[in-house]
Amino acid sequence: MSELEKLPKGAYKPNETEKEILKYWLDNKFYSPEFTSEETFSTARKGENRETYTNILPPPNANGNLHLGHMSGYAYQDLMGRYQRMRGKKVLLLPGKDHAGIQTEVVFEKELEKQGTSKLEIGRESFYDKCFDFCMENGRIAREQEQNLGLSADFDRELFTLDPNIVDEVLQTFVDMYNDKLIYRSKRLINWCVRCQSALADIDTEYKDSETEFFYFKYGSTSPSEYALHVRDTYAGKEVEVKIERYKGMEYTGKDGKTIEWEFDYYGEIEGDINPADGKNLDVILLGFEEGLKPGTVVKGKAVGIMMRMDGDYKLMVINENNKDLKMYKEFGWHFDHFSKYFAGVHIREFEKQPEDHYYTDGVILGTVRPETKFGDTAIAVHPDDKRYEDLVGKEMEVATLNGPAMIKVIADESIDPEFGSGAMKVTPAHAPDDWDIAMRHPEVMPEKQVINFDGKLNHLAGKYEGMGVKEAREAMIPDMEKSGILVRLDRGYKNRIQICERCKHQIEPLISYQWFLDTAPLKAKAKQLVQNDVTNIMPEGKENVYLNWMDTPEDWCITRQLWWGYRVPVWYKVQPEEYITETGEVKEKIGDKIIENLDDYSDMIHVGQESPGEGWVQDEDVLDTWFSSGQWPVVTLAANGDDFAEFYPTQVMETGWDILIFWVTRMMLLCPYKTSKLLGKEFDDLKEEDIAPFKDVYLHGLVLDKNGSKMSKSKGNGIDPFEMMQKYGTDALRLSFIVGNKVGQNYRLYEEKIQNFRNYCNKIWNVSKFTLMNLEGFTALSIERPELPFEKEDLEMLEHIETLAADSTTRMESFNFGVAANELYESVWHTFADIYLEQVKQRIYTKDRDGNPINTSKEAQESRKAAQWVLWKSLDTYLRLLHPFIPFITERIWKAFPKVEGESSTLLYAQWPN
RNA sequence: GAGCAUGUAGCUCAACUGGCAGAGCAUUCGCUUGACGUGCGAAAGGUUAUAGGUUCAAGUCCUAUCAUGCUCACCA
Repeated sequence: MSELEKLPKGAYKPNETEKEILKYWLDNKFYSPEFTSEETFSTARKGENRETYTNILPPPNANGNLHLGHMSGYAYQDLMGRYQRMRGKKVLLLPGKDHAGIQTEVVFEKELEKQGTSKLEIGRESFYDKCFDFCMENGRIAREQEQNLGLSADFDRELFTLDPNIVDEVLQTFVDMYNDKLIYRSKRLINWCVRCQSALADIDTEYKDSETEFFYFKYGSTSPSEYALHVRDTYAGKEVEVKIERYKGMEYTGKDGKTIEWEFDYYGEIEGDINPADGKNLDVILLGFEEGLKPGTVVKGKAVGIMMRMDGDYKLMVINENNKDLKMYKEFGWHFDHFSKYFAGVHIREFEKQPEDHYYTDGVILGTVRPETKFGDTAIAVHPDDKRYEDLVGKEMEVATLNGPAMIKVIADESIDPEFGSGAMKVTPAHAPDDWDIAMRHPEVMPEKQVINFDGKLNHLAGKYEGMGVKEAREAMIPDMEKSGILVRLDRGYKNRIQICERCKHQIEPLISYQWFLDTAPLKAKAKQLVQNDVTNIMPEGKENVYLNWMDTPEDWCITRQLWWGYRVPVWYKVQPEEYITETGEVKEKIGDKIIENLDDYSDMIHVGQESPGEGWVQDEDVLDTWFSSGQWPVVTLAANGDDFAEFYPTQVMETGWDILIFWVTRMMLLCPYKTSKLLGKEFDDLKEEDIAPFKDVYLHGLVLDKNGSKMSKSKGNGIDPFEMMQKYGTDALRLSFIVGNKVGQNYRLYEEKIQNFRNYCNKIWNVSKFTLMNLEGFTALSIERPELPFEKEDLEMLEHIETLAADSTTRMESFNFGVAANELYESVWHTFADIYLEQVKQRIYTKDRDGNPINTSKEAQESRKAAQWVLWKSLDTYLRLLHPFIPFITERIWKAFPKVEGESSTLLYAQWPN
């Protein structure tokens, strides 16, 4: 009799037990799907054909320690795996580690800094090697921690994303996609992180609320316009138009004695109002304004006011009903900014309702938060239906800039919101995503003018601001613009959001650059379909919309990064391409002497393939986006290992945190079907959806929060160290604390008291088991079927309870209701079995009284005792099986000591799940 | 702007397809009963966010509102 066959006295001691049990599992290679047993009741019986169950585990980043989040994921993945093993499946939980491109590069750069060196100092090759070693060491520690958690993954199969086999597969995908014209090199607006010195995909950036200045510029026309003033708007449901011709008609003598002629050309219609000029129903109320009234008061039909610009200043002109003449009412010598708040533009407006300022002059006023990009403006865009600017569309106007006059085109585009600001927007294709999109629709506004360099500083196009950083330049420009009159207004405290680098939190600079892109449209269509057709099922259901929504967002995925850590792009050039900015601000690429004008220009200059085409060719300097490889992880891990792909793909479950649904799950759904079709050598569309979907179910667990519901983080210091908890309360207790009462996709709070409570629970199981085993003395009637014995009412109730419990548990497990399953087990063991049934049978099961005298000696009593014993045995047997996926260590330990029927699996891993 | 989730005892959370609102922690009282004080027994604690509706029956389904959190898009 080995030591393990007895349960030692005293409280449950997890640390020693876990060590023994872990060794037992690892030594016997139970985690391998290839494990088989001779035992009759083992679910891995030799020779039996078993269905596979595969879960490719999300590989943690190999640049740091595992945290609570990883551990909770493992708890779920492992419980599913253990459950499926007990259901008779051939289970593969495949572990891995991720090189985590940019993140690791940032982390390791800091590491080098600590060592007093830098990546530039040690060079690319050495950086790569050292970073590789760094990841290997982290990976080793992580593996140990995973094993200590009881994760029953096949560690012999563990892979790292930069393992040669994996690299081959991933790069081959790049090559295939290039040949299929899904991947292409192109010049586009990209997110540029000035600190990381790399392009980033949209998803690698996030937004931060910010307060900034909002600048209004006057793009006044210097070319003669037909009208001095031209206004359109609606008033009282009617369209109103006023044009005032320049230098014609009426006369006005200004203070300075100068005489200017003016004439009303036309002034609209408002029903019910009389035109004072001719008494007809034709009039316009421009401004309710009358001598003696406060500015801003609307007096309909009584007075007409027009604000106009004369002699470079703004004047208000008024008609009143008694005076048919237009006369100068008042001169406004002060700043536009000041009086515009009273008049809100020149046309009719209900001031209380719409206090927004609108400016109409013979030019255009527009707003921006980034005046420093003004040097890169190539157009002004307005909405096509916006009558205010109708006459300007298609024309080119001369505008004043800080670097002197410049010509600028006016275009009409549907994307412009006429309600926002003045309804006119400056178009800067090189420095704003929307502007780039507009430029793509209006080739006439190209080429771009890129005024910011990759180092984040303004270039030669910025004139005297050249060499300044973005912020610095903005500060410097404000007084200059004010002085020149270009800046007509400046609002502070404007709220917007700035785009920042997800990793280093530096502000993103949208720039134009030549990069490699992946056309996601066809892949997204497929990925969307797979979920819509329920081939892949996302849990919780609510997240399905998030997924579908994302699949509807068009994207040219920039997959190249200007980093050293990762997969080097499998592209070779005759000469390394060189990107530069021309005199006029155009971004161009040169390969040798050849300037790239369009995609075809590349054809004889580059070679796409894993191997160099020969002497003199140089490899692309860039590396691939880490999500490009992670997105293929479920396929390439299996493909990299012999027949695994054929046997274990597609997989059953993807278990991960909901926070990386968009980052990772979506990418896998994009890339895996494509890669699968390549591996099977068939066309994408010729394959059944079931065969290309990388997994059937996506289970997204919630995030672990602290006691107050906030995210755990190193900086807040509110994190719980999972390894300390395992040490203190046992691994099983920690695992339960991730599961019990938690729902899919729901964040949950974790704190020490909770874990402590589950430690208590494990101890309860321990004691219940000790009690049961010590009272099974002389018990030999081992049979799985209920024997003929004089069962009492309490026995039958217990048996019925345990049967219902088992059936319920199965339902819960099948429907991914792990939290409920664990909770019911908790209740049942503690309150039904321990508190009620055990107390009920005590008097029947004891063989001695308190004084040590024999009791229950009659034949009848003995039979009753046997009945109770069988129920105890059966109950504990069932509990151990049902509990095993949740708390593997303690259950396996008790199972060792538990009397089993002939041919029973000696390890609980392969014991049959009660049905 | 679009979408999702959540709101239940003092706190943290359960309640599968509608079917007697439950646990843990905390509180109060009582127990060294031969597995267990990391325990046992008992008590107290609720108009299930609000207002309507459907139903024999609503925490659960429908409508509206409020509050909190999140995601996506836009923000010139």
